[in-house]
Amino acid sequence: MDNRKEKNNYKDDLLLRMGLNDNKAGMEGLDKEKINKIIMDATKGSRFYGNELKKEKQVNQRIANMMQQKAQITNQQLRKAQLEVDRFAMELERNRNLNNTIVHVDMDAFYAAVEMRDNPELKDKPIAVGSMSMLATSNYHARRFGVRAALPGFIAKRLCPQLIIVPPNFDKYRAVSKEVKEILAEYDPNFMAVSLDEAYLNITQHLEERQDWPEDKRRYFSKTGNSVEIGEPGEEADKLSKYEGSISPLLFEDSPPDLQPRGNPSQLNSEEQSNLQILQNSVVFGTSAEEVVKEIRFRIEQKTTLTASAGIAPNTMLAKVCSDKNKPNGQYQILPSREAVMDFIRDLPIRKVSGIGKVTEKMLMALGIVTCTELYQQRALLSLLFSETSWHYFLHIALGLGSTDLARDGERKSMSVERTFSEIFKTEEQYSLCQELCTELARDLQKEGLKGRTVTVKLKNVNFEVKTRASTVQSTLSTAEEIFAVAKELLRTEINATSPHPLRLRLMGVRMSTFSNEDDKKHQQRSIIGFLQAGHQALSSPGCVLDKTDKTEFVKPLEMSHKKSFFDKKRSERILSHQDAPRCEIVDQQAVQTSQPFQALKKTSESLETSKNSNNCQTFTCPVCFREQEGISLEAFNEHVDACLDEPSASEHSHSHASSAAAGQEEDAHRSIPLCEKRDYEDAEITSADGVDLVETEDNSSKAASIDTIGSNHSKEECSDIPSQSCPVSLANETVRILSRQESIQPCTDEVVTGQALVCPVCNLEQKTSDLTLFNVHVDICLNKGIIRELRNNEVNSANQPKGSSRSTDRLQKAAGRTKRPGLKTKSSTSRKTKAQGPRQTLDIFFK
DNA sequence: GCGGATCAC
DNA sequence: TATGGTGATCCGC
Repeated sequence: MDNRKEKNNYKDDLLLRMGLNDNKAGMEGLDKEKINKIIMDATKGSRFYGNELKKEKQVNQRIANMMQQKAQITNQQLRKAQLEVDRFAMELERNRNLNNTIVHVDMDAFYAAVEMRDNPELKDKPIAVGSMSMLATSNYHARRFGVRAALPGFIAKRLCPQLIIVPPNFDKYRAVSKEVKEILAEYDPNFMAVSLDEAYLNITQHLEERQDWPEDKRRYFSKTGNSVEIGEPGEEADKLSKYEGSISPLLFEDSPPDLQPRGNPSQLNSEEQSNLQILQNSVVFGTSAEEVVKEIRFRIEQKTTLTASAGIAPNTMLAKVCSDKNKPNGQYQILPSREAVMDFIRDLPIRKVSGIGKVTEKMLMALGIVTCTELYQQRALLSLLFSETSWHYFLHIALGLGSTDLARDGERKSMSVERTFSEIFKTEEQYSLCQELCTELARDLQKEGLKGRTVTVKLKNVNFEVKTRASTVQSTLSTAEEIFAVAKELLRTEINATSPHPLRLRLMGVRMSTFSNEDDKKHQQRSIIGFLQAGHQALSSPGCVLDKTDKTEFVKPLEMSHKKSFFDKKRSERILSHQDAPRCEIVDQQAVQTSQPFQALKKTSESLETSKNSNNCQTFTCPVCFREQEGISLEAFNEHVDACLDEPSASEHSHSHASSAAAGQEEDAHRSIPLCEKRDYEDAEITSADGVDLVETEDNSSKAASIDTIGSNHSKEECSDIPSQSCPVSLANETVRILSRQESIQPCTDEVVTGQALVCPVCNLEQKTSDLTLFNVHVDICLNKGIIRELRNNEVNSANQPKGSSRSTDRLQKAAGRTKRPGLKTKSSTSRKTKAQGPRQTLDIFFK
């Protein structure tokens, strides 16, 4: 939190053998080697460590790929790149802006400092805030033992047995943070808070105004008497010094002397001597930027009893680096001249720059780049090896450029909830956990009045392997039920994918994104209409991919079908509210693509529907494998369909999906199954990170191909084996029938009749809800899950292939071995550059 | 739009 | 015993 670099050092040192450990090992502390040994002993052999190794191998492979690319660059290419890059650099130089004074304020060891302040017992003791599992931060005393943020508490305890671990009190930190922000706002009402303990200010305007301020407006009074540690009364000049040295928690004994707050005017430079006057208990600050920042830090300490560090520079990038320079309780300024900036940049390790993380550092180091100077020297090469976004960013850093205006908080783009727990492998528990997370998320969303369309489920297995699965639906979601309806299916898919082995989870998360703006909100209920529209379109051009223009057509109300649907039945039972009936709107883009799969599903729908009422166990036809499923319950059938969709080959034993847990205790049996246990990291099959990746890729593509192949078989079967039912004529009937359903549900919008239920026209299963929005969500899921997959297959096989089919095409090609994996792409194989991934963070700030 | 990665705090 | 949670962005599909 308060220091990212600290956080990463332990891993850097241990796993990457890089990054200088700047831990000042004092007499009471441990030296670097001891620290590393203890950490390594504690971490070695763990699943966590195994995953770290695996990730490291992946990074190494990336680097190897990059080096291979580098080897193929010709001098001519390099010269050409040099010209292009330098042209861009000149442009940047021309626009260099040194007119702003940006300040980065960073509270020292914030959480730990708050805890120490509020509990005198903790003074002089090594403490950390967090838990046995994870530390958020530590005080400087503890840091001497190598106890840092992001270190697990139990390892920290081995480093420093006397360490006191305090659980976090975020409410308290928020309150303190608010106090600090009140001060900051006086210097820049538009300041940008990065977190509870960090903020950027643009004090340019304040500085201008301040030049005319009388001393009284720059005078502040020290609190006295409220702290026993102030010490004996001495001359006034010492008062501030002693005060400042004693009122705050002891963070660091050897703070840079030149930047310690001081009361002796003889030590000050001329400006400070003329401006900083200590009269009685007051202090007057000057009008320079440095004085302003001292004033800010002084006021923060007066108000909160906590110290802050700060950096002053012409842009945010530099200010951030500066604030780290004299931490804790210090400040540093880069004067606003190009020379001062370049002097500062010259030997600056790139890792110090916000946005250059562990991986980027390692990649650049492989190119011989450690400092900003080297970064500049290699600019042409970088432009050939990295994406434009990345090398532009690098060039900014190399020139000491950064953002000068502080971006206002934009609109939120996502919201999520996730939780780590001890292993959960029982599916029922996984579902109920998922539901809880959805409930929490819904609560948070509603607090901000947000509705979104994309639900992402995040899963981390006990080997720390992370997977995300997302689904975007047509309707906007906000309630727990709506979100869970989507999340549940995503989770189900993953559970089925690894079946019969259980998912052995250690973390689950749910995220919402694609938030709707006002315009979208009126389209919230169009999901089912889209589906129905698809039927209509199919009527006019069966088997064909529809042109986009068709989307603007409207469904005409059609007369009732003679067939008895759930909706028909309900219609007679219900008291329907006619207000705000959904209009026939734009066709659901996804559902409208082709009619073939629709036919395929339809047969099932009908058989399901007709058989549904009589008995629990019936004979169903699976729309995926087209085998008759005899004498099974709806639920079992549903599971079968899911299994077919997710893993076609598994359809025969789909009943085993339900059973789960106990079997999964043997671990080494299914290494290559996603999110299943992979205990043995040294296994020859997965010697390199790339190997791991390759296994997955092949797995996916062959799976995709299987689906596609099966899908295409469906199409054939439909036309040959399946009689009249699925032919266009019948389709027309079906369309009529479904359109009639639409008519019948039209009046049923937000008004719900409790205790009633709806039947999904896709899966034909009764939904345990009477909420139409929620019901629509379900329909979306069914559409996405069942139809769309088959649609893709159809696109590939269609002569009339639309643009959007690249995904399926790619998958087929991959399966056939015709496409190379991007990471392995050689230069000769492609005309376009394969860019190494670069930093993607904070670019917005830099380019603002 | 999806999924994996990277990064920050 | 035990290695976090939230949000953003980028890249290649």
